[in-house]
Amino acid sequence: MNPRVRFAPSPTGPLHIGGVRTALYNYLFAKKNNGTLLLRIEDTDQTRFVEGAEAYIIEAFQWLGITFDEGVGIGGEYGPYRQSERKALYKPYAEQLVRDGWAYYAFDTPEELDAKRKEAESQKKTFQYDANTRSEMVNSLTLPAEEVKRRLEAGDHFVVRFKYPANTDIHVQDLIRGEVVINSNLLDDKVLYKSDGMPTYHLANIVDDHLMKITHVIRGEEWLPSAPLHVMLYKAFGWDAPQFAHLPLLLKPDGNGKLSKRDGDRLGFPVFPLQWHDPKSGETSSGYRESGYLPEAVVNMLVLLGWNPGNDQELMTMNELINLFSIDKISKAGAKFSLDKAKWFNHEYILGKSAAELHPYFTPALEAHGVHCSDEYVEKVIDLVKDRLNFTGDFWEQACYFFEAPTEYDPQALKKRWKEGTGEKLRVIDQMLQDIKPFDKDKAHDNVMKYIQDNELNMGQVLNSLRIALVGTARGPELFSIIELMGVDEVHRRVERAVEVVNL
RNA sequence: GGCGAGUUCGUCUAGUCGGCCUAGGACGUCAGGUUUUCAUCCUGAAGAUCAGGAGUUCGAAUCUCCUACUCGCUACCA
Repeated sequence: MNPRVRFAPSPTGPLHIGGVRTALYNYLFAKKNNGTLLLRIEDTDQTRFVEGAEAYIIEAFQWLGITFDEGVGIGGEYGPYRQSERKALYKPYAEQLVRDGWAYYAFDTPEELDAKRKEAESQKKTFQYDANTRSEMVNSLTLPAEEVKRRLEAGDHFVVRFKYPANTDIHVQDLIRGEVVINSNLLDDKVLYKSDGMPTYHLANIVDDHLMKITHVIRGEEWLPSAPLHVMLYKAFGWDAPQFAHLPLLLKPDGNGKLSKRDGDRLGFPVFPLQWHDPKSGETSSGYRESGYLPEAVVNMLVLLGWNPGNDQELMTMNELINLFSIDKISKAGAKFSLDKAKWFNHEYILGKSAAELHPYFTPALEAHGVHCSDEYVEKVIDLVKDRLNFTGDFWEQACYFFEAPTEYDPQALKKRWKEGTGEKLRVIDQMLQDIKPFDKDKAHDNVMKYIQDNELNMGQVLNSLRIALVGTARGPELFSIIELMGVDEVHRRVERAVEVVNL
């Protein structure tokens, strides 16, 4: 049977990069095994719904090249794929569990529960709604049947809680961690169905995974503690449970905590795939796309945080990843995100792209500076500067002088490279360049070298002063390539201006 | 507090059933080389007594036990 997996985010904000990795692993697993990946939106918490989050999630995956076979925005025969639209479907399942003795109605108010917890806390204990305490609470196990019926009919607020069997070892088979065992006495009676008529994650998740015929649940480690509940729910319903794989967490670069939105702001790297404007707070969080990352680089960087192909290969295309992916190569320990490594991946992917492929990434910067040059010229510039780029946003800084003459000259460079008589020498060289018709890069190089040698000049001084005149700084690609691309007319203008301005 | 999971260079990791590990690779760092310059690139180096301890064994990063630390969960959130 071909596997069916899902990615099931909650639309409570932008998609966290850890969630992206979870989705990526699901995607690779599905593709590798000829399976199906579906996107389900788990919006059962009406209070945390955030406008635009769902559209953001879909756009982010589009950008990353992670595609879904079924789900929100695509459709499929197991829809709807938004849990809020499946609301009516869950209640009968909750009732079924109550009928079968696997769950019960509880009428305790949040205030009462709070008071219980506070009371326990004051005695340095913790209150847990479980096999020991449920007999003292207000629920269908303690109330007479008529009273329960009366309350339900009167429309009293209630929740449905799972009723763990007493003192039972629950075994969870995890594809990554092996067998995890926990005794039911330690677990509390989780709410399955809320008083607002919505299921909690636990109920909705199990019901939907079953109805959608999910075969493998690949999700974050933060779900491991509730896996026993899920296993028990499958048992209670009499359904076959899917296989579980709990992924290691993505950790912050410093310290050991879970990577959070705040860490990104604090350490200067994105935690989200795309930029996000929070509609409520008005805050903006940076995204990988807007920070100049290539989606292939983000995917490649992310996939290696917790998985490896079993050899030394680090640069892999999506197709290679699909071929190489396997759950048993996923590591158990959390991985720290590294900005340096992310930067390196991006650099590698920029290097691997042609000028024509890179061009669209730089169009916004060119337009912002009012540049109108031929595609051919721009792409020649790209070829010359692309190995100096870590992010697509570095382009303008590295290439601006190809489009605009420098208006200022780096004082440090001038101090070192611009001496008495430099202007005159540059004028001589400029004239030599003008005289080469048609212009020939190699010839220009040879002539200038000859001039330097014949006059016993310092090569570094001469060439760097020319560079400063053309570029504005003592940096950049090979000088004669710059001259060739820029054209001797432009060289002439820049030399004249530099000689004038600097000699003042 | 309770429960669960994790623990190999600064970081990501290799290390399938104990011997080929005097622990390999990558990023980063440092040093050389290339470059008229900067960046790239190339070469090399430093860097983990495999969390600690005890045991099993001829032999353990790899098996067992104990300890420590870290993280996660502990909501009518997911």
